[in-house]
Amino acid sequence: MINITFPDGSVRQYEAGVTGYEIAMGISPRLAEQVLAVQVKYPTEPETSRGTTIDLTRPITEDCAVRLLKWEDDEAKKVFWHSSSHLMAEALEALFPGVKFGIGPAIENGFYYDVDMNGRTLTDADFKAIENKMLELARQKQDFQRIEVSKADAMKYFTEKGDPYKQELISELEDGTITYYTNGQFTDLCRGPHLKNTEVIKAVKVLSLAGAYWRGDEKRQQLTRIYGITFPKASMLTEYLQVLEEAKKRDHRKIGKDMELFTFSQRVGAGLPLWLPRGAALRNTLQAFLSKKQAEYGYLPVVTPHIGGKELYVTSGHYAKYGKDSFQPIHTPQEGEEYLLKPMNCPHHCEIYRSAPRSYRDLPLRFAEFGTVYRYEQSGELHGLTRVRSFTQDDAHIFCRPDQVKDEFIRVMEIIQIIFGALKFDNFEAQISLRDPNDKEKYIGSDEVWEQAERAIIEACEEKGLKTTTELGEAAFYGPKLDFMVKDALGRRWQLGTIQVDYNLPERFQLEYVGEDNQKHRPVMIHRAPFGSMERFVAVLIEHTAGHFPLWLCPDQVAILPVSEKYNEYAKKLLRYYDENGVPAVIDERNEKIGRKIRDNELKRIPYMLIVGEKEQTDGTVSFRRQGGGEQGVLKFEDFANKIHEEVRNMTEKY
RNA sequence: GCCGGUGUAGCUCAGGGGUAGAGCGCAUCCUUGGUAAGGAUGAGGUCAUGAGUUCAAUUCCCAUCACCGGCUCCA
Repeated sequence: MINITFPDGSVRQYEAGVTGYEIAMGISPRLAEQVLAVQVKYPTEPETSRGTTIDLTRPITEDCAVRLLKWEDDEAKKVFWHSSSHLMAEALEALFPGVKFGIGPAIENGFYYDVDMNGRTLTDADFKAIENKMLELARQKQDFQRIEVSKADAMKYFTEKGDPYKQELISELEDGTITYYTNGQFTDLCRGPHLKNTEVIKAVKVLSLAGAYWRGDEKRQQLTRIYGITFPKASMLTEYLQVLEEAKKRDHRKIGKDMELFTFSQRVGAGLPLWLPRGAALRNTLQAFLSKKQAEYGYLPVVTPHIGGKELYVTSGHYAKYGKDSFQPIHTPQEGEEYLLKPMNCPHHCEIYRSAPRSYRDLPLRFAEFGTVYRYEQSGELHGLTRVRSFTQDDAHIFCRPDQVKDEFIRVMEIIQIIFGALKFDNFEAQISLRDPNDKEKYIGSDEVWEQAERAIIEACEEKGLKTTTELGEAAFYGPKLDFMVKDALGRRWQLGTIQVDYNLPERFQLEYVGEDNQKHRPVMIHRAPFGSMERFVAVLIEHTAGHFPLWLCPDQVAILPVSEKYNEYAKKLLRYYDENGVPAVIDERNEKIGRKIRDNELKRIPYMLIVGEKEQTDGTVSFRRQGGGEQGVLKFEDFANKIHEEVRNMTEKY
């Protein structure tokens, strides 16, 4: 007999070899229907471990804690989708004999399978057939059978089947650890775990196709990646597709067009955004807000050109590393000089540092610039405002003594927290990127210097109580960094703010300061950008707010709606007054009824609407409504301006 | 850059070998209104670009460009 502990702390005895399914059945048959997998945790496992998810049909032979996993548990969804990928593979094999398989994991939403279609091209016209076949096979109630095999047998099976990808995977596995899972006619090399049976898969959708390099290596075979998602209930699929549709409505590219914030032109070029007046207003407001904070934090604005001589980038090392993979040099017609579009502002700022001898008393020096940079991105990489070829960084470089790194780091984190706080970004992730300890060759700089910088970042995060994840091997080649990541409407993760410690450029540019000891010393450089870039930040801001910006950021804060044309003059007088008093307003003078004007302006996401008719004209007032909130009251038109000012102040000054 | 898809009016989209359509928007007129869609009339398109097949191409084929979903990349 063995002791099984349940999540509520209760302990029950079972025969050794009992399965998760039997345990569930013992509690209630209804539960057994809902349980998809089981999680076991042995007493020897550390406190922090969540245990291991296993098949419902695997025998449990020792004392352990058990969690029965239902659809609501993320681990169960993973199992469900992983099994669905096998089901899809089975369907593909039935429909397209000879297809070869790469890997087919579960992902955050659904699953994919990478396949070699053997020369055949798959298109979305094939989706329906795949879905139908999957449903047909699922209804056959196929059991997933786990089989342990020897390496030799596994190799033999996939050699005979003619699947080189599986052979490659097997060759890297250790004998004695290899398992198959079989469902119906399909057998796959797989560690599991899987569902007990395919019958719980009730709704199936093949979502999209993509090319994907075998093992993520662009030099190797490109496979066809088929994305899909499945659910235990048809209604869940409908709901999921609706959520996807809703998310598309928040897409910054769509809203940016709707709200006339930015556009692109084929003639200007791919990935080169054009900011329209409203977008430029929004962007300027953000920049003004940050500039003010930076002034408070001792930053010194500088301005540098958009190009720099080739030697500048040879010195910085960027030419050697990125020269060929970047926009190519610009040549002067007569002197044969070479210039590069600047891909970053740091080298220019280094030269500013060099423009005068520096004393330890001068440090830290913080040079700030909204610097527009140009980077060649592969054409397939461009994406709305989030991945572009020209963008403006809210850049600054801090030159400080080594002992000031941590303090400066903390001060930068404060600015980032102010920005994110003012904009109500609370669901960001902070990621510390450190060196790959097994591949130190990739990085510039000594061990000592790296360790010092990495420690400074980790300690600074601890002191500010920031929750972080740590990624080894994600550091830049010149130093460790802290990135702030935010998700867009479709759950794609984008890096926004960044702080990077750099020991490399000061070395390359031979930057110096005279210390207390009257000796020359090398400063440390910190790159930082709280927004990251104006483009990407605005994009993510749009998706977070669905275009309903906080009042202080709105390009148009107020729409003035005259009840009839008779009051257009009064409306225009208000418009002039608000213009002169810093309240951005627009007027709707169309020959339409007031109900119509309200409706149209509600849809434009303008926060306040002012209704003006005979009464208001006589009294010098406005009747105002809040977007989405209906009528609010009546105020003298001057008082309304004050109200807006106060509201804006409340939103920005506490930070 | 690679794989798959898309490109028709300002926007959303329908159509299809014989030189184009809807709704919304816009303009003009009627109406002059009180808190989420009043009515009528009208103007807008080299059907992304370039070659090809054809008596005839916006439609079919090819290439290019841009965009969309991924992969790889991201100083």
